[in-house]
Amino acid sequence: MQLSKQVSQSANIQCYEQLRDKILTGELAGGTKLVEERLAEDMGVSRTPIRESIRRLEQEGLIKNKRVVKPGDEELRHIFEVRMLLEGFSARCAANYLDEATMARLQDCIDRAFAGTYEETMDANKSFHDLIVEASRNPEIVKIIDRMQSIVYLFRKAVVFYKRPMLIEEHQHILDAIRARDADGAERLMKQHLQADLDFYLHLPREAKL
Amino acid sequence: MQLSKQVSQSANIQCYEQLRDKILTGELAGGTKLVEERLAEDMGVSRTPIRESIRRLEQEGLIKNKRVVKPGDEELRHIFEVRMLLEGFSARCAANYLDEATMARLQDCIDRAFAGTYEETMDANKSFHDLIVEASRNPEIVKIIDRMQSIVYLFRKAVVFYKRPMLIEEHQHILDAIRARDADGAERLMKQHLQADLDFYLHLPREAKL
DNA sequence: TTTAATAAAATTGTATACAAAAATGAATTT
DNA sequence: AAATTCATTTTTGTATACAATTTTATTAAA
Repeated sequence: MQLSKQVSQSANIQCYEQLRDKILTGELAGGTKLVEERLAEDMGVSRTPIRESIRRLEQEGLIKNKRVVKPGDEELRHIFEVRMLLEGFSARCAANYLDEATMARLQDCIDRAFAGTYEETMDANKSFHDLIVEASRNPEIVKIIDRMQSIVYLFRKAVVFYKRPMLIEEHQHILDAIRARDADGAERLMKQHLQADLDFYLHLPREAKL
Repeated sequence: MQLSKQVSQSANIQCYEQLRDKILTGELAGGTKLVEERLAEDMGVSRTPIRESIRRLEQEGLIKNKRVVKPGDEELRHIFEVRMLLEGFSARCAANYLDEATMARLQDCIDRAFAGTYEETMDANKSFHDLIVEASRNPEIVKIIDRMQSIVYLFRKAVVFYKRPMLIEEHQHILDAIRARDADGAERLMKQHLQADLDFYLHLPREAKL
């Protein structure tokens, strides 16, 4: 039995994560043209794992024909339309099926979001949504939401940083509806919540976006 | 997505299409383990374009850790849950916004499905759904549906081949609701239609599936 | 100055070689 | 026989070389 943790995963995955993070943190600004050879040199690997990373990030919508995507308002609107449908449905499922233990974990996300630092709040909010999506018990839905996660992350950062009012309270309302087994309410509140998120972001001054 | 498209330029895309078609036609049966080198030799290319094709087909759910996926009933149920949400929404949008010209094209799909051969009917039915999905005017939704297309194709083949009753009539009902600008009706009918498709398939004898 | 044509450079696509890892199978022990 | 070890083979991951293509720069013509 081996006790040592695998420190170095495959170059492939390392490149993917590194590249993704560079985009998410803004180190690679929107519009930047990605050149495989250059990235390979930067990360000390060959072009092969870089290519696969780029392909994957293209799938996720973070790269579009070799350029870092800076999602515009239109694209965000489209993504949120999908989120409202899928996460709304998931909230409904949660109200119908969710066990007490998971509800407690949802409450914990809310509490941590209230109490924590900026990063902790972002984390807790993400976990809240993830738990509800998983409540759909539909791996296809989980996969789709997961693919959009990178772009949503960029978005969430701005929304938390500029402290949208009532964000965490809305999470509480959703959980309350789930606890009350109010499926219609849970779905409606989740959709409203996402709509409010989007509206808040869209009204941010241009320089605050992404 | 259609089988045996016109010959494409890059080996990459050619491999992808060839491989996908081999899976869809059953030439590569579900469960088959795909070995890059062997496929490369078969298709007369190197492993490089093969790898990229496999990665893409993994994204589409047609390959899962190097094996051809034979989607089971559970997976189909999950996919149809997503389709009901997204295509239901699209039908709603169509009822709200769709122009006369596109409605005429939808009618044409229905007429062609009634009159045509087995292949023509499949094509027409696919076009009907595609047109409605596009009516959502949401590229994200189009992309998601498109990714699931390969698996849905396998499915559709069985449903048309075993002549599900009322299938085309249901398309007509949906179009009627769209024409009447009845958004709720259009969404409801679309969801029912997809549910009926799924139910029909799930009740097929085992040897008829896929 | 603008446009067209084309050469040069940069970049991506593909093939191939080699290394790492995983799977297979035979020999050994229990 | 079942499990364990270890060597062998197969398969995948990565690097590198080269070909094809695209982009950019340059020059010549309008």
